[in-house]
Amino acid sequence: MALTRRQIEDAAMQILRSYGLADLSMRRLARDLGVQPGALYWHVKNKQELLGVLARQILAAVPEPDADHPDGPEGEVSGAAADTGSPIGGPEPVRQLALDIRSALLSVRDGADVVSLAQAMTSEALPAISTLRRLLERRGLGAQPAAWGARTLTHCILGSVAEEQTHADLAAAGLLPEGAERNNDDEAFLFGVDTVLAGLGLAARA
Amino acid sequence: MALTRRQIEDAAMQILRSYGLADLSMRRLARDLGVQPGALYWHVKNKQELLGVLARQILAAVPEPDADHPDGPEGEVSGAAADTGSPIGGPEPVRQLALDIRSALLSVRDGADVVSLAQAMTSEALPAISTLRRLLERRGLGAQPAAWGARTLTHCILGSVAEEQTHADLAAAGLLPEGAERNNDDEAFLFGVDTVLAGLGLAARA
DNA sequence: ACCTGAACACCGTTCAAGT
DNA sequence: ACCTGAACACCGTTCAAGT
Repeated sequence: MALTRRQIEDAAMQILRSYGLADLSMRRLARDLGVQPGALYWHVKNKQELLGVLARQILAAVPEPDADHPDGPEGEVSGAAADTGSPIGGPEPVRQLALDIRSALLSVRDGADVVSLAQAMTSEALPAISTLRRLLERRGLGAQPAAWGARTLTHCILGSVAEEQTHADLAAAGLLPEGAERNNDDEAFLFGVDTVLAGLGLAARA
Repeated sequence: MALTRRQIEDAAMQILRSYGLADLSMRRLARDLGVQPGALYWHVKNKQELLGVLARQILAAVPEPDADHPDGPEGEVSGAAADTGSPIGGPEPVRQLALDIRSALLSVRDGADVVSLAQAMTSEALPAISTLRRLLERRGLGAQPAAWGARTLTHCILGSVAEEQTHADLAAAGLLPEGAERNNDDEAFLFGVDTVLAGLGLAARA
């Protein structure tokens, strides 16, 4: 009943979720679909393209940020904002988006590595990344600082989550040198994001 | 005349420099050394360990920061520092270290990827990373902020350089969609580093 | 002690040939 | 149009057996 491109993508995502990136091979994928490896190449250009699609699907779970928000700070930042938000206008939307991207990445095994690989190979930014950039512009940054700021944030997010997930993989494989005290991943992530935001002038910390 | 561990490491580094990470396989390495693949495993535990050694060698080119430097800012930061340094005490040492790490990474093909891989697999920080942490502490940060700050900086550095080198690889392979305007990698890198430094309260930008 | 030979269990990709 | 069969050119790692 004819192999579908959709089936291939779904099976690939299934392998990723259940066994991780290391187990996602074209041959394994073909086996799971009950088909010869070569058959995949009628529906898909190559493995790289497939990984690109998976990366996009992972990030598709990121909600669009609320369109309406007060403009960025003019001249002076509005003082010391609390952990969750400033008194006026709700939580910093860039911070919220960063958290949403992290959640999306964490929801799939090795999600950060998949997105990193895909982003390295495509040269044009993934949707969620350009959303980050647009949001920074809307918060008052110029075109160049917004673009560079988005990339800096992306590096922090992907680096942080990749680290987190790799250690999770090692823990799952039973390879961890005793005291695996990794309870404060959330705080470490927020520290990084808030540091960059503060550096960009979008306070979240003084 | 007996294969040496040293010879293996040197040959591996040679392949890395000349052909990049994708061409660095145990079999290719054995072939270059005129030996059977299995022979390598008498001298080296596995490929992972070898990559760890290469990562350390790459970062060994990073100079130790000058030990003597005024303490971190107390209370208020010393105002808007220029591009290269503040009036008193020379350039920000953390910024200098970040630049030195970048140079070391750039001096070897796919250097950032090698270090990222090694760091992901070892769980204990590489020397240059803990230097970053110590330097942040000496500049007045507490233990936790220094540790998290070092990781944030590391993510930015590795992410930025990996991006840079990957695009260089693609350019070398002749796969680039026309307008390959990548002249401002230096500025983009400095923007990221300075943003994080500013966020940590070690101004380099207002 | 140090290495060969040979195997085990894999890869991604291509492509004539079949239906 | 869609897939099989079979190949090409690879991987990392292990291990008996040789010297």
